Amino acid sequence: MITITITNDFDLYKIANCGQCFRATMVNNYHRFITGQHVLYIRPISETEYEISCTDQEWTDIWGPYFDLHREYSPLRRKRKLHPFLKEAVQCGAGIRVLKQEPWEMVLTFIISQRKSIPAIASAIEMMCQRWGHPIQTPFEIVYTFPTPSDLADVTEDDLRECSLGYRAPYIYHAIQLLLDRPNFLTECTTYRDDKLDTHLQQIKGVGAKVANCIMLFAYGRTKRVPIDTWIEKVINVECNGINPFERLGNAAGIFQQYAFYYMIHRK
DNA sequence: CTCCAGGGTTTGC
DNA sequence: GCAAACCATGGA
Repeated sequence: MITITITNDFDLYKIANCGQCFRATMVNNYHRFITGQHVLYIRPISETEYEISCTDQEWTDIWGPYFDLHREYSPLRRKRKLHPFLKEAVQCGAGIRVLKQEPWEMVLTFIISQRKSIPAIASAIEMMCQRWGHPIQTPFEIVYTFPTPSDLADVTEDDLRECSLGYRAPYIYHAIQLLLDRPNFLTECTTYRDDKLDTHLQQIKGVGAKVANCIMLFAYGRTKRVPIDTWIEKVINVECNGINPFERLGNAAGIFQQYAFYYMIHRK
């Protein structure tokens, strides 16, 4: 274990529980995050100091980008002329970071997410990881990687249904076959403009406007994008009188969306 | 038992 | 083009 200093916005509970990642959890009083082949255990030891389980190198190369640490969030939070509801949301959600996660994981995760509760999403993903991912031995436990398209090459729709995927099983199956057929599908589009990337991603069955926006925001760093789910719908229609408060926010829109989502599911 | 969950696709007008 | 119907499953 080594110690690092983070002076940016950085609240591990909020990062792990704002509906953007579904495999983060607490283990032995550490927050645990997984990305690709990497597992991180991390806990705060002071206002700005954190104990981490990885090397300095891995922190810089993998986890810094993952936690979007190059970006300053506090100037965004102090942005003027915010809608009153967003001011409340920011106050509540300060410390959130929009993670940069694996595109393939985001594709499957948010196809699965449709009409499922957050615990149900996490449960289905964990079943897939334990069944088709690869084990990693850590000091505390065995963690399973998120299965790649190759890991899933021989999986049938019926196999998928056993992970509580229901009617989404054909969507997942199609996405697997698409990636096996076109392995570059999720890398060839990294330089596309937002609207073109949107169209590109919606070629995947089960990926519509909302899921495509989630993939763009959470995997490709497209922070102009605002996924509109049932909660953000309520923000617009109930809290903001039908006027979308995010559209005016440019590159910060997606980040404010995340503050709003966290506020909606945590208040009361 | 009923209702709903970070929606998308298909169908009917 | 648009709204409604339909989709599996788990949890409250």
